[in-house]
Amino acid sequence: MSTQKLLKILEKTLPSNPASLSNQEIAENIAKILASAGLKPLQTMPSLLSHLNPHITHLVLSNSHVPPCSCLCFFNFLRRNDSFISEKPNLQAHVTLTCRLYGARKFAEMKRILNFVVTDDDLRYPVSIVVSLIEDRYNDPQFIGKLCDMLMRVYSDNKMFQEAVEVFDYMAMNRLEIEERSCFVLLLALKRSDRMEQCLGFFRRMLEMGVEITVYSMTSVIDGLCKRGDVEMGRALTGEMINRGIKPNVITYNTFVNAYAERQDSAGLNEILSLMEKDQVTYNNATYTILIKWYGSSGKIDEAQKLFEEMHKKGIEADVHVYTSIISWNCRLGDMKKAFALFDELSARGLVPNVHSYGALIDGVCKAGQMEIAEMLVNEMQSKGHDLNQVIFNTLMHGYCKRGMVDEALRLQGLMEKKGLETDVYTYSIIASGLCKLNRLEEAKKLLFLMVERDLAPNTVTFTTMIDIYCKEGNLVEAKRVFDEMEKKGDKPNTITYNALIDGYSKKGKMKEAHRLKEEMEDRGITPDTYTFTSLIHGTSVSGKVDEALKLFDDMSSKGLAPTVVTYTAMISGLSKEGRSDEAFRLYDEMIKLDLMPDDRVYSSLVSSLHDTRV
DNA sequence: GTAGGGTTAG
Repeated sequence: MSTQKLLKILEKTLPSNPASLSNQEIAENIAKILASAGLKPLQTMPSLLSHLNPHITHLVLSNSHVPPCSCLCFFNFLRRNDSFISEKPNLQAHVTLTCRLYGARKFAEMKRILNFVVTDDDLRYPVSIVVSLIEDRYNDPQFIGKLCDMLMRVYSDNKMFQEAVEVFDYMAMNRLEIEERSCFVLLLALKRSDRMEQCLGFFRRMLEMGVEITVYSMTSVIDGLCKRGDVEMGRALTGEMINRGIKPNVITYNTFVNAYAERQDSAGLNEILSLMEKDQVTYNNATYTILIKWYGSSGKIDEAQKLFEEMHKKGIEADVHVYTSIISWNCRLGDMKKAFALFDELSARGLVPNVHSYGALIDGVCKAGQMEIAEMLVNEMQSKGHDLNQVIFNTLMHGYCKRGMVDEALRLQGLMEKKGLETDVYTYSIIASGLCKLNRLEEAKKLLFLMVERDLAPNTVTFTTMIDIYCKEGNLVEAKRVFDEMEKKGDKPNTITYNALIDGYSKKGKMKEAHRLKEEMEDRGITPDTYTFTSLIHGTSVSGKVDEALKLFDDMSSKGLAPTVVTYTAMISGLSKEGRSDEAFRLYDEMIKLDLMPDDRVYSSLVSSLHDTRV
């Protein structure tokens, strides 16, 4: 456009007496400027907009001579420049623009504008107002449909679930066609926010209203139920949906396989697998990933490996998830050589290892105490473009703590914070227990207090670590107090939590209380393990009640729990103290046969037992 | 648009 022409418009826009211009005229002028020269003139001469009011804004935005893109620029400008332009776009302006964008099929932008509508404090109106304002002005059912769909998405994204449901209700009431895809977003958001009751309720409403359900919605709801532990309800829902003609697919089945694996229900798991076979649903990568974990977590690495090979034979190419899973389980079960071989194989097959794959391997070498190799892997990972994240940092810190190098872990924590990565519950628990192991109890406590100060919620692991610290200090009163606090907060104690307390009481010789705790945990369905028995045996044995300790020792074996070096040591030292040297030596032979390495304490006990008998 | 992979306590 020529400068002259533009000046002409500007003259009109800025008359000697602006008040003499009508809204209509001002809007026309702004529109002309926008259409011909864009935003620039308005930006450089904000006085052009000095008479702006909501009506003018609406007129400009709805002017069909102004292309939607220019409308958007204008709108963004008004939103941004609220310092010198008092006219911020109101609800109407948002709606008008939304409509223009719809016409131009600019859906992403449309969604962004609607996001302002539902999140801006100045714009928050009840759903009914928003929708009816739109409907009053634009009576295009297709547009209304699209808009409702987007509103449901935007409300769901912002966790404004009540509002999202209101949009649904509005659509139902006005007999607008409701697509499953719109509802799906809300179902997922509810599931992900742990609102399964609402999720299920909404799914029921969808069915009631005749929304055409597909396997997608069905599977999401089922997954939510399974994750909440309601596998049976999930199965029932599947049955109901089959009756309605919706068939579960491999993902639905995987959801159940995963749920049964998680609750260690092999009968349920096998039942699902045979249903899959009956339905001729073939396993995919996810199925194998879950099954590898299933076998791995029960120590059956050979079975896991067999499955992994089976999938190749069946012509299913393992993806990076499957590789990471099998690498991880080889690491956890101690076969680092195999883990590294698989890691090489992964790359050789043209797959790209990611942070998870490196994470599995790094954890493996960390647990084996090979921190030098861990550092090398980290370097390699970084050179491939994957930066360290929270999990990798935590893994490394755990590795260093395991080797007693807490100060190195603390250095990493500092580095982590400097990199802008958040230290989480894992970080604090790892370092606190590392400090605890070195008897740096004050520091460990301080760290956990700091964690709470930083508004990180302690979990069962954190509480257990705290209990352990107090027990090691001999402060059973505080230990018990933390235990009670944990229960009050709704965090369930587990075997390890009880063990920490029982060990605390046992070491103080308070065996009555220690035994009471063992009974309590059993009553609650929390199974005592080797550690529980070892603590009790130690306490009982050193307090001179060796026969009682021997009874516990037998109890333990009859429960299938293998005594450790520590258990034998406790037993042997108890027997030795009583001068029962024959029995002590018998246990010594037994532990040697079991390939358990006796430490110095065992020998000194045995020696002293001989000494005692001679006296 | 639904499922699956790496980190914590003795």
